[in-house]
Amino acid sequence: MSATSNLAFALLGLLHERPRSGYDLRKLFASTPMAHYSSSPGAIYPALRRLEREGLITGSVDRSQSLRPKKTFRPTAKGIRQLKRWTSQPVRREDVVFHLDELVLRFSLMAGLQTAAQTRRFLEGFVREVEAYVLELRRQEKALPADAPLHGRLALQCGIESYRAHARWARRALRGFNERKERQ
Amino acid sequence: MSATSNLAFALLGLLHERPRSGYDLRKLFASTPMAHYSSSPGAIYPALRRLEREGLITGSVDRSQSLRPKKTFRPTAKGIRQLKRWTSQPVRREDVVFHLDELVLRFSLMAGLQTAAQTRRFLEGFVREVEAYVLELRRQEKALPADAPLHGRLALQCGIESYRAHARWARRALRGFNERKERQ
DNA sequence: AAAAACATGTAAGCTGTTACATGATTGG
DNA sequence: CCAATCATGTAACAGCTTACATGTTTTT
Repeated sequence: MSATSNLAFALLGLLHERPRSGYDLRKLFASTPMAHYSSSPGAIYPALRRLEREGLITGSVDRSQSLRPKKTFRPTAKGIRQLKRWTSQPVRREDVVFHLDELVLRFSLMAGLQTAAQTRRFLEGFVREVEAYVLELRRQEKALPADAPLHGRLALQCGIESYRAHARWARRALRGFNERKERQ
Repeated sequence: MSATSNLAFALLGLLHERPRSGYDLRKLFASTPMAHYSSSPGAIYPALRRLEREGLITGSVDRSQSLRPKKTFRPTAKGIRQLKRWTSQPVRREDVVFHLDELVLRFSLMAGLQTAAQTRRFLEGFVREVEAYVLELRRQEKALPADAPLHGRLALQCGIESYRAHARWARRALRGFNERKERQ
C-alpha cells in the first residue's frame, strides 16, 4: 500500500512539480543527478503502474497530436497528501546513517508542500543529526588502534568528510532561508 | 556466478582481513559505518551461502568450545582472485555518478591485494573522474534558469559539495601514499 | 529463574537490473 | 528509405527488507 521506494517518491514529487509522461521522466532522470534514483524503463514504468494502482497518480492518454498515444501522469489529491506526509517526517538518526540520500530527496521535493518554517525545521534537524553523527564517527576514528588497517581508516575519514560537507551545505541553506525570512 | 553485490564483496573483503563467523560479521556491520552495506541476517546469511556455493569462501564448523557450533568462514584462493580482480577495476565515470560508495568500498578492501603503485593509480583515477563530474555538475547548476525551483538548486549544490569533499579526501590520501613512497 | 545476548537461520514479498520487444515518427 | 530516436512497455532473475523461528549461553 502507498508509495514505498525512493524512486516512487521521486516520481510522485516530479509529477507534482508538473505533469509528465513516463518518457519525460526517463529523460529527466537520464540528464540530471536524479539519475541516482535510477533510470531504466524496467524500473520507472512498473513504478508508475504501481502508483496508479494505488490511486496516487492518474494518467490521461492524449491522441490529439499524433497516432502515437502519449500518457501524461499527474498526482491525485491522495498522492499529494502522501507526498506531503513523507516530506514532513522528522529527521531521524537512522536516516542520516543509512538513507542520507533519501533525506536530500525529501528536501528537494518539499517545495510547495511545506511552509518555510517547516523547511527550516527540517534543515535544523538535518544539521543537528548530521553533526551528531560526525562526532560519533570522529570518536570511532580516534578509537581505532594505531595498527588498524590504513585503508579502513581512510575510508572512515572519507565518510566523515562527506558528512561534514552535508552539514555545511545544510547550514548554508538554512542561512539562506533565514535571510529570506528577515527580508519579508 | 561469482560475487555480484556490494554486500558480497564487503563480506569477502572482511573475511580476507581475517576469518570470521556470520555473527562476527553482523556485529561488525552493526557497529561500524560498514552498516551502510546492510546488516540484517536476512541479507548476510544468504549472501554467505551464495559465496560458499560459488566456491569463493569456505566455512568450517568448530564445536570444541561448546555445544553451540560456530561456523568460521575464510576466502578460498578463487575468492581472493575474485576480490583482487574487483579491486583492480579502473575508476569509470559511471561508477562515480551511480556507485560512488562502491568505489570507496573497493578502496577500503584493496589493502593487501594491490601494490602501493596500483593504489595510487586508483586514487588518481578517482580524483580525475570525481573532479570531472564536479565540473559537469557546476555546468548544470549554471545552466539552471533563474526561476528554477530553489530546492532543486540546493539539492544540486548538496551533491556538488559532497563530490568535492570526496575529491579533497582522495587528493589528501594520495599525498599520504606519495609521502610514504618517498620515505622508502 | 528470567532476561539479555549469542548464533544461525528461513520465508514472503517487493523492487530494481538487464535484456528484449514493439511500433511510430523524424532527420538525413 | 534507412537509421535514429520517440515512447511504452514485458519477462526473468537476483537481491534486500521485514518478520519470524529456534535453540544456547551468559548475566542479573
